[in-house]
Amino acid sequence: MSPRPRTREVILDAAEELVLNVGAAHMTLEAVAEQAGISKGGLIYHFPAKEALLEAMVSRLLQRFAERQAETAMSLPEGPKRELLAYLMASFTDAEATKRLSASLLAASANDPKLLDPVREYFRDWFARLGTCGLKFERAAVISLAVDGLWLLELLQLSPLDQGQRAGVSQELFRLVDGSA
Amino acid sequence: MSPRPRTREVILDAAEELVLNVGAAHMTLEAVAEQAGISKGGLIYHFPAKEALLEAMVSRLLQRFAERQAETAMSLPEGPKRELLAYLMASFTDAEATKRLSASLLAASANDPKLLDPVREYFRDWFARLGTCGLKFERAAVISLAVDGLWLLELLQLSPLDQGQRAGVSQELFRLVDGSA
DNA sequence: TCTAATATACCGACCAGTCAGTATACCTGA
DNA sequence: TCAGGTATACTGACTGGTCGGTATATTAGA
Repeated sequence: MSPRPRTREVILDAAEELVLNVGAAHMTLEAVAEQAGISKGGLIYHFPAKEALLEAMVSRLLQRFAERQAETAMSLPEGPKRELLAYLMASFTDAEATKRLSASLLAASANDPKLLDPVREYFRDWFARLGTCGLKFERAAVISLAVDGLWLLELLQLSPLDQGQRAGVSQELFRLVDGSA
Repeated sequence: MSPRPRTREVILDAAEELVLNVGAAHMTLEAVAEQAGISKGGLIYHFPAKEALLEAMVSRLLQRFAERQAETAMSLPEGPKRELLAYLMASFTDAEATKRLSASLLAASANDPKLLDPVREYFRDWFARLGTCGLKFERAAVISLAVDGLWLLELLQLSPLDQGQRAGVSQELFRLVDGSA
C-alpha cells in the first residue's frame, strides 16, 4: 500500500478520535483498527498489547506538547518569563490539536491510572521550573493552573466559553504574566 | 438487616472508589457490587442499568457541590464577590471529598460523554453568573479556571503541589478576588 | 525468496443484564 | 392479635455478547 504513511500515527490518531467521540471505555482494539482503516491483526502488529497502545498515546502527547512549547519558547525574546509565555501560547493556539492529543489522558486514566506516571513527572518538572520564571511562584502557579483548567474543561467538553470569552481569558492571562512582581 | 443505611449511597461511594483506584474502564457492575458489599443482583435492583448508575453518580456530584457552595455562600458576608469566594472555599476545603465525588466525571466521560450534559449546563450557568461578581469577567474566569485546573489535576492525580504550595495558591487566589478592579 | 505488514479465524475471560427465588418489613382486616 | 397478602431488598445462577489476545494465513515489496 502506501510506502510509509506512519501507520502507527494513523492508529494513534484513530484511538484519540474514538476516546473523544464515544468515551475511553469504548476505545476497543477492534474499534481503533476500524477507525484507522486496518484490521485488528494489523493493529496488533504495531502494538502487541492494549497497554502498549496506551503508553504510546501518552508518550506522544508529552513529546508533542513539550516540542511545541520548546519551539514557541525559541521564537520568543530571551527572558525569565519566556517559558511561561510559551506554555500559554502552546496551550491556547491550536486548541483542537491539543484536545485531540489530550484524549490520551482520558484513555490512560480509564484503563490504568498508573499509565499517567510520565505525565505526573512532566507536571512535577514543570511546576519546579515555575519558580524561576521571574514571577512569585504562587502567581505563576495560578496562571499555569488556569491554563490547565481551561484545557481540561475543553478536553471533557465542559467549557462554556465562546470564542470571544476564550480570547479575553487568554489576554487576561498574558496581562497577569506581564504585570506582576 | 440494617434499617436504612442508604444502600444507594454505599453503591455510589463504591463506584467512585473504584474509578479512582483502578480506572473507569474497570468499574464493572460486579466490582462495584463487591466493593459495596452486596451482590450484583442487589446492585441491579437499585440501578437497573449501568447508565442509571452513572447518571446517579453525576447527579449526586452536582447536587453535593452546589449544596456546599450555597452553604458556604450563606456563611459569608453579603456582597457581589460572595459566590466566587464560596466557589473557591468549596473547592479548596475538603479536597479529598471533592476528588472522590469528581470521580463520577471520569466514569461518565469514559462510558458515554453525553452523560456529562448536566455538568455542561452547570458550568454554563456558573460562568454566566461570573459576570455579576464584581470583577471583570476575564479576571473572574481566570480565578475560577485556576480552581478548576487544580481540581481536575488532583482528580487525575497529576498535581505536584505539596500542602504548602497548595495553601499558597489558595491564598493567591483569594488575594486576586479581593484586589481587583 | 525472504521479510515486513496486514488479514482471517478463533479462544477464553469477562461483562451487562435477566431471572427465579428468598427473606424480611409493612400493611390490612376479621 | 394474628393470618394473609404485598412491597422492598437482595441473592446467585445463568446467558448472550464483547473484548483482548493468539495463531495462522496471505500479500506485497526488496
